Amino acid sequence: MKRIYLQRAKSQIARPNTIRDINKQIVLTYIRDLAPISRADIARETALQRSTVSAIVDDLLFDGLIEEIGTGDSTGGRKPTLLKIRTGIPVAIGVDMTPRMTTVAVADLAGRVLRSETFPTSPDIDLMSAQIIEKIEKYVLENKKHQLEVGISVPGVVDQMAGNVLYIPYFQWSNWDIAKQITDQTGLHVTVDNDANAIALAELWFGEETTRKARNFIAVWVGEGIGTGIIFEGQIYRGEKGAAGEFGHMIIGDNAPVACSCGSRSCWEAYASEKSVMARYLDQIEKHPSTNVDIDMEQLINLANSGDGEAVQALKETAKYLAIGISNLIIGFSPQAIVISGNIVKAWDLIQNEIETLSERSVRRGLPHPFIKASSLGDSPTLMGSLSLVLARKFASAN
Amino acid sequence: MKRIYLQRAKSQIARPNTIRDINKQIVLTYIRDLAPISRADIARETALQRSTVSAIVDDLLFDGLIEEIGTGDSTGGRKPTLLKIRTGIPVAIGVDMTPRMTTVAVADLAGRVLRSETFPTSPDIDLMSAQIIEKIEKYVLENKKHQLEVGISVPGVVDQMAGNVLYIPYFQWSNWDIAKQITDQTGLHVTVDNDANAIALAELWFGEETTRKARNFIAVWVGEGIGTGIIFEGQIYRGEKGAAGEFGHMIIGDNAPVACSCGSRSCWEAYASEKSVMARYLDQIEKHPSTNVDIDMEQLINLANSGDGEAVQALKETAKYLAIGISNLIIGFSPQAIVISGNIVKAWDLIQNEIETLSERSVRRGLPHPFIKASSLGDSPTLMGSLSLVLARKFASAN
DNA sequence: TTAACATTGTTCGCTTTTACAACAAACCTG
DNA sequence: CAGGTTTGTTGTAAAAGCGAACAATGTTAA
Repeated sequence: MKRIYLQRAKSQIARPNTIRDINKQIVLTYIRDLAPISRADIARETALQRSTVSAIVDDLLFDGLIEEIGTGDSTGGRKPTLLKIRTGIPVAIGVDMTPRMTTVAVADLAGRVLRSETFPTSPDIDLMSAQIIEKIEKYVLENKKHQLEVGISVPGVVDQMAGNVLYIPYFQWSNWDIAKQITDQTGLHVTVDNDANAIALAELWFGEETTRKARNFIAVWVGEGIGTGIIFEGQIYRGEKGAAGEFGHMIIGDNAPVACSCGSRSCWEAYASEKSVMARYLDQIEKHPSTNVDIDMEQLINLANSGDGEAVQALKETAKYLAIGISNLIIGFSPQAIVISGNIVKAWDLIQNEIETLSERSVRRGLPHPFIKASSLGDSPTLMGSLSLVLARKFASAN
Repeated sequence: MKRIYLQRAKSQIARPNTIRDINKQIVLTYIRDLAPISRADIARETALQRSTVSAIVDDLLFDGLIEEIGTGDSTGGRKPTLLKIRTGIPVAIGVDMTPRMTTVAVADLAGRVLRSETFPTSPDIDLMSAQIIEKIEKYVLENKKHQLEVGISVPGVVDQMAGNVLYIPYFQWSNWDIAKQITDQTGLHVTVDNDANAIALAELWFGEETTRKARNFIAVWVGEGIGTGIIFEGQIYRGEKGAAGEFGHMIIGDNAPVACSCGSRSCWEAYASEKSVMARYLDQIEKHPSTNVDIDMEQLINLANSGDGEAVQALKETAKYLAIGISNLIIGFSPQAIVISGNIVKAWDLIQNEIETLSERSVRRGLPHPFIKASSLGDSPTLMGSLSLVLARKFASAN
């Protein structure tokens, strides 16, 4: 009944079923965005025929990607049957590895986390692999009948196509074949990506409406370093071998307060990452001996938010340099939005002004001003990112 | 016989004829790249069926986009009928406006210039419009029976979608509606774009093989200023309102030798454009009073190429900063290639080393090194660009 | 209460397009 | 010159969307 053309084209040839693949995608996106929505409404929105929409909806129901949720209000005729993305059923396992903590979570098609577990990240590469696989296997056992897939976000360089982690600077791991290990042990499909890319994808799937609707935007992830994820025409732009998005190492001067992870004092990362905030703060309190010396980033932000002068100063100074990088990105890309995430956005009120004022310069006469905003993804954007990796694939390969 | 679905979808819905549109595109591209090529070869390359290729080829022959050029050698059976892009017939009028000179040329589908005329660019906006339209009308009269289109490359900011020139810094022209004027006068379709974008497109269509086959690359145009054209997935990336590609105004420091066209001394353009070369040269000869003072960029390059120390020094110093910007682009995009054009590449031997050495830093461990090369487009890459604008459209809208 | 109208979702015949298979044309080789 | 090969064409089946007709299910006004 369902015919599949196996022959693989070298270029991306359109087959008779390509047309359905494309439209299925579009219908699914409308259901995601406008749920609850009826078949007739989808037809109006997409300019597809009602009959065509019905056929596609049948497919999607059969695939278990969407569900009917009763009827809506009549507008003078038969009541519409409302559709939405199928929720409550575990489909995605997200692995979110950060330098300190690692989280493994299960979520449904709407990205709602159903269960999750967190444990300290270990510098022992084999132990980490084992722990991750153990949690995954547990979830697999609990949800045997569901078609689970795994998404992993790591703080490092990833060859997304080959599914290989090339390098993790924080632990200096090279060629970590975690994807292969998981697949070998559990048989599940695994998607790995860099944390900044994962965050960008999470913003596209779970961010604010203006971000979700944007075709082109950049996610800036401020942590120990600075990562950038580029969304171009609604897709992650990875460049050759997935090496794109390392704008953190963009040269913006030559006298940064700390050295970058690459050793240079010229990189944006050296001017505007959390490390640079800390360096500026410590430099300040050396001049004005004060109480606290041994604090971490979160504490510094709390200090700043409660009015500590040195902390505020350090953040504002950093914001200036953050703005320079953002300004460069805006002028080069003219994106619809720049979304910033990381601890630093907890002090958004303190830094927003600096950032917006300084990036004004990059907006050319008569041209549109992109939204510059703090992420709305909460405390673990990378976890949402790891889940998005799976959802993006599930929704894309509704083959 | 040929059914056209007029109804316009809000999103990009696939219709039954969408499939043909896509495949037509692909076949056309193969003919362009591998000409002369037979139907059977195309079928093998694309994994389309021979019968399908035949049908598409008939379409393309009917549209006048390709032509048969006799038969090729047999390999043990019937001789193949060879196909190639139809040449010798004027289809594109390119208008290449630079600060000093403007060229209007007619070319065929292969981008071969059949006739061209050059005249000095005037700061009088109305005179320019009139002169351009006059030349175009002449070509139209000479080629009444052919379906001509116009492509324009201008040194400024363009809203490509609206077909409006927003701003030309060199003459401080705002909202120059040259496209509308041409269309009103001649009825021809007009595509306008920024010079850097035009160059990028020209590299994609007429550049070296490695560039043409690259999906992602960046063209860097060094002139009075610096422009960048971004090719993402085989298409010009324009960003919001066509404002992307202004990496020339990327901040890379704070002590440039000249002010940027935007007034800042922090922009890449202020560090690495022709203006900065001249400034460095003049600064040099002030210290060591020498013969020539009143020279232009071309003369300076000639001096350098014949061994003049100060000129060489000015170029090498500039190359260092050119490399910083290129390095930033590589680290952010991980493109397959960076192609540099402008007068400065005439001294390629002098600057290549500086550029390659310094941009090494941007290549991360184990990642691919992009080609960094001088443009192979000759003296008027922008003219080729203006023609490419038309050809890209012609080949894309083989509706 | 009932008849007229409105909206939703489905069914069916038509068109476009590709795949596949068979075939004719043209050519090579022993 | 007979058999094998390659090329290009023709004819049929399957996939998918369109458009019109229709059934199901509402609302509304007489």
